[in-house]
Amino acid sequence: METNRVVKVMKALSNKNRFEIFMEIYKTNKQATYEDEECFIYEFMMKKLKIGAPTMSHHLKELANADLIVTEKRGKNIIARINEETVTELGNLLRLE
Amino acid sequence: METNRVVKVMKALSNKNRFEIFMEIYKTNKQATYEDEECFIYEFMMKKLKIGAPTMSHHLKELANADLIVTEKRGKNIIARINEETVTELGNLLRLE
DNA sequence: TTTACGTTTCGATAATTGTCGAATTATAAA
DNA sequence: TTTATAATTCGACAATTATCGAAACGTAAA
Repeated sequence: METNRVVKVMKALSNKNRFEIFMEIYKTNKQATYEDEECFIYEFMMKKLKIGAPTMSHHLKELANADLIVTEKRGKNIIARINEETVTELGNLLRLE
Repeated sequence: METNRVVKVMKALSNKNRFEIFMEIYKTNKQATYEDEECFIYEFMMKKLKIGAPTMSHHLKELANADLIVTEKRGKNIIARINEETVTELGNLLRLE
């Protein structure tokens, strides 16, 4: 993975709220979609984190922009899933042979 | 690894110059010290990165503070080595089973 | 014990980033 | 087709961070 890309991914995970969003997405779905909990992501923000909808939107965009997650609009809601490829790539990089 | 700690590590690696310093330390020594190239770290900065000594000092402190490297004063110079433990821990975390 | 050099600290500044409220867009339900 | 709700965009602001020059510090060599 090229330097600029690694740094971008690290930056995406270097904010606590964003990291928690990422982990929540991971916990709630392992490569699957939210299915019956489609609204989840934004609900999560309202409950656990103290951030508003615009901030949430911003964070999701950053995570998606770093290819850490993939988002999709389903009806009025957003569903998200982890992009395992990026996570694996990053994991390999840290396994500094 | 606890959330605040992960985020701190990510933050330490989320700046390009700092990441390159980290990688250079890794490349030049794998758990060993700089030995005959003790001045290396700061020389590296002068050559490859376009940053001054104060900035370099700051970056090294951040990396050390995140437990990603260990620094040691040897004479007038600073030697650094990777803290494999942290790197491994982070690698494991990304291996989101 | 001076001097020279590598490193750090300090204070300042510019750039980046996290956050918000208000307005806008998109979609689904009434 | 109006209305309600979910999400995004926009503009602004506060907080954080990367960087520097100048000054201070520590150590080794002269």
